[in-house]
Amino acid sequence: MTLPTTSDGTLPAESRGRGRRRRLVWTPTCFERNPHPGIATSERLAQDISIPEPWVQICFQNERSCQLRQHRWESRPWPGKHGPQEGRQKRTAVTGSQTALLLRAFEKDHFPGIAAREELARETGLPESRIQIWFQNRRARHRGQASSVPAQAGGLCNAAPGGCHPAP
DNA sequence: CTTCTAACCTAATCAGATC
DNA sequence: GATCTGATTAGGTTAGAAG
Repeated sequence: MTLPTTSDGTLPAESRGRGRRRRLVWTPTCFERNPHPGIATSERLAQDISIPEPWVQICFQNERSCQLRQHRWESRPWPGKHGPQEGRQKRTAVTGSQTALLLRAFEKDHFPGIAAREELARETGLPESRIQIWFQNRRARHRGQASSVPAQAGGLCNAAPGGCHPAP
């Protein structure tokens, strides 16, 4: 497995457009023997290839998705989660002041882009990946409650087959 | 323009902390 | 034990880079 790079060779810094992280190019793959790496493995991998740990998680997420789909097409059983599970990420204790900050940001924008998340990470002292999880959980639990959810965020409800790999 | 896939999303679920 | 909430997963969409 090798280092991810952007097309121009620079590390992804700022998002563009709606605020996504700059795309990396993974070569060739980060999917190793264990499709469900624990936090320890993720961190070690991240360190080995000098990238943030959340990117490793995203890479594995996508890879699992693709592999699973392929297994379905080929009518092969997907091994799934077998064997001893590695430890999870330790539960982050979010303090009252951090929650207040996040809540204020959530009221302003339910879908903060990478720039906003990084700013929040700086302000709260929490990792950007935890901020993202916080917003995900917040949206999930306050959907319906909040009357004015911005109509946005990747048209989710229009489920359609598709995705990474085409049928074999 | 088309294809590929990293980045992102939801929904469901698991699990630690607190009461 | 119930509740709250952070973490993880499966499975989907979006958008940027490469061909």
